[in-house]
Amino acid sequence: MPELPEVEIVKRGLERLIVGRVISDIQCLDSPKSLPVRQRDIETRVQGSAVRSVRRRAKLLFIALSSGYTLIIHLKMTGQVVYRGDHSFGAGHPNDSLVGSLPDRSTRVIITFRDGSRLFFNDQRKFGWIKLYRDDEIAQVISRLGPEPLDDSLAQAEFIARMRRRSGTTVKAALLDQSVIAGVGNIYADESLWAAQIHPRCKVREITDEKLGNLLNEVKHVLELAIEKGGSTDKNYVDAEGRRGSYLSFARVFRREGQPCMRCSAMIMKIRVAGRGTHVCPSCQRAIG
DNA sequence: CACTTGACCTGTCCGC
DNA sequence: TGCGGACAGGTCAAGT
Repeated sequence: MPELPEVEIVKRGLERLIVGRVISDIQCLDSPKSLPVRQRDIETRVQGSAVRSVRRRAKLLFIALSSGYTLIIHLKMTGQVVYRGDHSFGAGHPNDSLVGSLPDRSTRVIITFRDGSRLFFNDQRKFGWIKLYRDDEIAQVISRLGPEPLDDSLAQAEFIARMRRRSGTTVKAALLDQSVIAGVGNIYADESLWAAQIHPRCKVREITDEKLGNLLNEVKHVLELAIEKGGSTDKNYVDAEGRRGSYLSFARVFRREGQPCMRCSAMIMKIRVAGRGTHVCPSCQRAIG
């Protein structure tokens, strides 16, 4: 579930909470996937190094260390990265928090800082991961990603050209393709397509340049609104302090099947497109763009 | 090659 | 109440 807005919120929180702190220990509690076997010596490589910066690219989180290494985190569907300072263990966390005392049974990795505060990586479904890379390996990791949708330097023409590379597939599959545009997932794909009045099953080749250009604008608007609302929390997602996001109460199609369309009052339907549950207004999102 | 489907996991919900 | 199965969705390997 964490898509671009959720990862961006976590990044902003971590930037404020952990930059400058020195790592004293990193523990992997379970799941070799969270810390791959080839990185068994990860502890010696991060111990004693300071957090230099926290960045985001697509749905990836980068924690750059003073040692010349960077921890890269992917939250996949149910990942959480939650920081707890000295005085917030156990009960007594903020009342809008979704997580209780930590570690809990979904905790996979604990990073302890020299000042005693800790960073918890939780992941109920174990799809997410944390890996340590040398700084000079990072370019390779992100080499296949498309442009950031919120980057002002992304021209409409480039977005259209990239979408056209997937002209034979559905517009929803193209939007979800991280090499076309980076950071859009299932929730914001549905929301953006509703806003642009494009049916998710529409083939890219059937859509005019004008409609595709408009789609990029709607992707930007949706992502910006989602960031403003702290992201979407369905079951698991929380920010770096354990707080939920509120975007879903502003969503216009996602999880609104059976309810009236906010634009034309027709009933929102749930269908399957690109192998995903997909929410659409069959009346005002026409099949042909 | 272009595109689609299944696997990876676990918690939850629904029907019998 | 218990149990099997479907479902949730990001990504990549495998299949068509």
